[in-house]
Amino acid sequence: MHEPSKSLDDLLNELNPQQREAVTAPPGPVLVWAGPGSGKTRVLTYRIAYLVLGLGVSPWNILAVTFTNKAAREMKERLGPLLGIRAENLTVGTFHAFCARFLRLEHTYHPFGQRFVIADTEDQRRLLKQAMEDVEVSDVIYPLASVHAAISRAKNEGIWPKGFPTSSPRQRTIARIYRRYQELLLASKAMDFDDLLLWAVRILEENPGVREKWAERYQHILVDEFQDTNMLQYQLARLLAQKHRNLFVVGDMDQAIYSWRGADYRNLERFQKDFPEARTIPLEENYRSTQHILDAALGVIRPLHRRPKRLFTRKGRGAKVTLKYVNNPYDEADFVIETLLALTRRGEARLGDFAIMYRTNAQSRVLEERFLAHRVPYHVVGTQRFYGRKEVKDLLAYLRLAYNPEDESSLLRVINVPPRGIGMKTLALLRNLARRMGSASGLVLLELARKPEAFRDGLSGRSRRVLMQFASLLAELVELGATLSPLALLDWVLENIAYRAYLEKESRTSEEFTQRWSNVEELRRLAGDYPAGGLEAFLEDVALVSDQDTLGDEGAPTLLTLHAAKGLEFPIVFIVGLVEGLLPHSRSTTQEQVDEERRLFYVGITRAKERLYLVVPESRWAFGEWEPLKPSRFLQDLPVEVLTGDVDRLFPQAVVRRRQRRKAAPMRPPVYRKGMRVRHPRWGLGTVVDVEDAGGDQILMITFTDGRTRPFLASMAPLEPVD
DNA sequence: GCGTGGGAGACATGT
DNA sequence: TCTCCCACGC
Repeated sequence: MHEPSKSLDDLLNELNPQQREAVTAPPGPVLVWAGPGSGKTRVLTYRIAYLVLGLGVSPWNILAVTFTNKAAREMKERLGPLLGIRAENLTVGTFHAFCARFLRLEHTYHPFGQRFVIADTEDQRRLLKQAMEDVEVSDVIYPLASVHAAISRAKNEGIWPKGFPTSSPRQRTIARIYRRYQELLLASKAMDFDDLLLWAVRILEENPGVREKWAERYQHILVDEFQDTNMLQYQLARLLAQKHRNLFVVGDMDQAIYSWRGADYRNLERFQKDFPEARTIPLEENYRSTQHILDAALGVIRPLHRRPKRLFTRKGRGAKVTLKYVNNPYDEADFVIETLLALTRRGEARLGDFAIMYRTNAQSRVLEERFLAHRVPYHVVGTQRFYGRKEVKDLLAYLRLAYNPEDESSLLRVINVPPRGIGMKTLALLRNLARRMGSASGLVLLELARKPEAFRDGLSGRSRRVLMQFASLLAELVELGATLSPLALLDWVLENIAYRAYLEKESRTSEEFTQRWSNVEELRRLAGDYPAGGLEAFLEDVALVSDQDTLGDEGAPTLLTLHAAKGLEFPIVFIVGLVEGLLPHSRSTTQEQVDEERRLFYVGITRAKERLYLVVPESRWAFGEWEPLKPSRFLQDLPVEVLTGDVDRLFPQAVVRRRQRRKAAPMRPPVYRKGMRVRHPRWGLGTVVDVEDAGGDQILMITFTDGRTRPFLASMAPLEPVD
């Protein structure tokens, strides 16, 4: 237990004028435009410290929403020394984690009960598949992924099954699947990621008493990565902040890279409309990168802007950005590894200083292969690497069943793992029984364990015997789950299902077994962090882990996707696979999607502090032949003067001369001014009545022919000037 | 009635 | 490379 070590004045003196303005802004809505590396986290942290130490706000009344659990943990750690013991009363977490907690506390307002589980992607797919079978829709005509996307999109827009559009046959079909999917989730006492938000918002909207209670609790709300919030997340923040109006949001539209997951840039417009008195503060000094890196980044997003984004650094020009052409992904990996080894040998860097970023997870394979071949350690960021393993999922399914035996997904997953003679036939028997009793399979089994004689008619012979065996295991599991710590429970499971022997038998090689068993040990280590009674917390944390939460191993190079790199920084960054088809990805076809890919590149570049390497493979082995690749179009927008390496490959001399005359890629016109006439695809003709500059962008107020005035962000809104 | 093995297809990003 | 599905054998 420590007391604050710094005074408030000490803290404020550590800030630049823009940061200080944001941190000390009077209560009320605040919008901070934070360029990359501009000290955003520091501003959020110090803002909280300022609220507590400067304005006397109780930490109990503060809610800070971060993008990942890791960010939440770091924020709390940073606030510890500033606020002392009081930091523990803060609420810091992701939207999803907050909603899960909210929904457990307010369980009387929804039908899932207090002990609902969170459906992971696999559960969702499984239930969706079941739903499609139930309503007799073929997954050939309606691919699972597209149905899933449609339902998720609807949920993120706040649309329930009964509000789902029905104007086309396709929509009517998806509406039926959606309805059935929700029924199956409810029957499993499971919520998917979107449901957490959907239900939280619904409860707050429909119950003034609940809303009042929570709004009174959270008098100050701070939201990080505001550009990547979806509509429901914004609604949640708005509902909680409506009363006290102390909503402090931080974001950077140039780092908006999650629209495919429902993130909605219009939240900015919604914010401006709902909180017209909001103060806007840009953070323009970059403390992370050298000028060359920053110029490369600014060049890449220049075409997205009407006027240059302002970002500067005092770190000096630094090394030029290295552009490297290689034959193929193998040479690419070797280039990365050889460069990184050379720098480490010369003592210019340590292995932990490097990050290698790519567009798709599949690209990590060749890299890993070469790292292994060179015997260089590395670390891959991503939940699937660990939480996607069969052994981890199996064991977690047992723990989930202990917590909630109604969890059908988990039951189906482990009822025959290890094999205990329960196949399709026996399973169908059990599920029919459950359907007839209007109960979950797990509950039927518990009943069977308690009163075997009650099932004399429905079950017999072999099926009865094997189900009885599993039922008594389940009964014991549920009983122990209530008292044991997650680790003790996990060990009980391992012991009782002889999982080690099973894994040994399943593994084809002893190396494979060693690897898989080490995953089990890792899971034990994670479970060990939770006390008796901590099963709920453990399962919830595991369900909501983000890729970044799997960061670690600071002594080795980090391999990660560009998406996972958001919010991180590394002294030396390699971005590989900079070719058409990968970046922008071939599936990104519309202008908006390509713009998002461009921002993704920008995010990657701005992670680098000292050095940046951009690597272009010229071919790859695909579908049984070598496929020639074209350099990413985004490379064309790099300022030639910040580049070194294979620059002549990218810019033949003629182009260089032309570029030098022109200096840089053109920006996307126009710059908006008051009085300009514009057209919007939805609202029609309008007039710009107000323009506010915001971090290289413009916030426009536009009055349309319907007489309404609406706010827009110039770079994001689909506006067209009209002569 | 259940387990296993082989073949086919898939791979965007992720809470 | 991994996963899913189907067919076949015990």
